[in-house]
Amino acid sequence: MTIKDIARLAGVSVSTVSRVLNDHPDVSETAKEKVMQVVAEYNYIPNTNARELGKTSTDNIGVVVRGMSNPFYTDIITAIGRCIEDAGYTMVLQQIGAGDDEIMTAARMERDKRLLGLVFLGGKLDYTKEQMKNINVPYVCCTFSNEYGNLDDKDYSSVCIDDKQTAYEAVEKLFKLGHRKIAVLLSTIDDGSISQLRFSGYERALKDFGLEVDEDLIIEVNSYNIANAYQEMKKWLKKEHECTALFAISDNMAMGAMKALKEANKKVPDDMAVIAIDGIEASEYMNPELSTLCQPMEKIGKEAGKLLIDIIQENKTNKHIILKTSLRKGETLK
Amino acid sequence: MTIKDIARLAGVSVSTVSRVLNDHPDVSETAKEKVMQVVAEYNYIPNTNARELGKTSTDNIGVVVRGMSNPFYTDIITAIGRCIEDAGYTMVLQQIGAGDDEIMTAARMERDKRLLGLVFLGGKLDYTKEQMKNINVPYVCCTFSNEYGNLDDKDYSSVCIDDKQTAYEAVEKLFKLGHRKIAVLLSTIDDGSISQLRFSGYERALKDFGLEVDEDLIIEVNSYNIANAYQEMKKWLKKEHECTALFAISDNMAMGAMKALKEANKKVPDDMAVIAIDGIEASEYMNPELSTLCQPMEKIGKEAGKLLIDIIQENKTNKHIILKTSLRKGETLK
DNA sequence: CTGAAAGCGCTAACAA
DNA sequence: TTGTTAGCGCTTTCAG
Repeated sequence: MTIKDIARLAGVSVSTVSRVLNDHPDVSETAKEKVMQVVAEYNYIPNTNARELGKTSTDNIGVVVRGMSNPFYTDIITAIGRCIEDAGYTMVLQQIGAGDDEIMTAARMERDKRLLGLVFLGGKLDYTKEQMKNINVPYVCCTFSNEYGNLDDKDYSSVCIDDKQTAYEAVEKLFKLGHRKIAVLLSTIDDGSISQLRFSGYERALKDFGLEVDEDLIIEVNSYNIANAYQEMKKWLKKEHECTALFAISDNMAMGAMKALKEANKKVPDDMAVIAIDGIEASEYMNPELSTLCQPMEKIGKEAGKLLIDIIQENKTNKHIILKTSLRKGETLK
Repeated sequence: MTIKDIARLAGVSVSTVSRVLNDHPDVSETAKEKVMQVVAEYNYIPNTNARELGKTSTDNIGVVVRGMSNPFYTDIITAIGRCIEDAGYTMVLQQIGAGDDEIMTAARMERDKRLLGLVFLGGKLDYTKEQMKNINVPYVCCTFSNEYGNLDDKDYSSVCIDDKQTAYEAVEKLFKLGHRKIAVLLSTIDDGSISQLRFSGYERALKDFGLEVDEDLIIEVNSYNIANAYQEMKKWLKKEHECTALFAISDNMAMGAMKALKEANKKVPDDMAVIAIDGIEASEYMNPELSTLCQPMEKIGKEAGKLLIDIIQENKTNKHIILKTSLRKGETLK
């Protein structure tokens, strides 16, 4: 069943069918009705590929999300989506798995969907100029920036929190509460990802407060996985450590850690205070409720969308927006 | 940059370029190298639409997942994916939001991607023959079946747990532990979804055990949302109810409920035992750890994949597989 | 092993 | 308001 068949069955030309299907104004009511009826009768569905191929222009904006099914991103995506639709554009969402390359995915989308712009959600921090040659439309990095890459600031946009600073504030919070032996739970110290960024905030804070960075208090998980965080924490707890507080670089990892703490009979926050960064919904339902520095999800999405649309529409220049986090008090601090 | 440009730059014909790009065997090493080099030099990326349009056959199997970023499905998807790839097919994954129509999405995919088969993950329970006329390839429903629709069993396949029976077992477990006043936390009693199915298991169990179905013990949330479950539970707890146990139809809802219980100073499991169904990772990290009847995620995915491939390859008939759940002991039972 | 050319199903000038 | 037709960028016969 192709557009030709529909045209024949409706007794009109393919262009008329195309016009009806695309809501063009210059079609008579009679023609429209006839076509619609045939379309309905035969359950005709136009072929997207052919459509996309034939088109000369679109109003598509792509969103590439790294990390399939990461509840962390849902609110951000929703906000971006609303922003894009409100401005009259269409959001083309693509979620990719841990193993996939977001740049190549985006590059392909850009060509296939004739994108006007792109937003990368949760990508890597080390994009290079070389890589980005594949992307020829404006793009904004959302929840991350190019900390470990070599892009020129003027060549891309970003919306994110200040990860180093936020980590610093988390540690500061613990310090002010009287903690002097503060452990850190992270993915990898120097993997060039958010983990490294947040760790460096931890390091700087300790130094500023006159504390030593104690290797025994660095718990490396080598993943952001909750189960792995639990296991590594469990392992770490087997040895005795002089330590009263834990800074987990993400809510998710904190959740794993808290289970390990519970099993080791360490009371939170009495035996061990815990603070994290992110503010995902699940951590709000922990017992005790996790104290964490929340990313302003909705605002991140909104700003990213707005920024990109500004650039697309008015040819504005790239910008780098840094948003503030807010402390969710929770019950893991003392 | 099109295939023509590459052909010209490499000094060969477009068909040779196409052959190289698609790993056809009948190309000389020299030609291959030349093409590859030009492709690399210009960062050429073939247009998917044109590709898909031109192709006469594919090895694509579609997977439509309802519920963006539902961590519940990740393991299932992984298992399906492995199954499909191992059999030499390609998985085409499409996640859709709550508002989208999975049948239309699938129908479009079927045509666009020339699918050989489809798996629906987490869809609705009321597909009709009329609707399914849009789907012309074999498909298997994963984690749900056609309980409230009118499909012929022989026209589709399914892999899921027995929701009624599982709910029955959950209640039975509570009953055997001595509970006689058992509340149920659900989405909507009769929304034609999993919630209704599980509720009917609850009802039947109560009847079998000689207990009354007490309207005061039915907590309707009208969504599967954790925050809403929390709120409704909170509301419900404001009134005094003679009740010692809660059956939540999903882990997620149980998590919301447990926070409400905690805030109402109801100790779990002493004041209120809790059991749920699903077995998602997060509920394992609750405190106390949620007792729940786990769906065999990986097995569900594996069976679904295997089933579909059997049908595609050997023209086998449709089948309906019912998998058993397993109790995760947890700490919310007493 | 290679190239020419005919589609794939649609959109979009251009003419009528 | 409508129809004709030339692409869109690729794959795939079919010759050579």
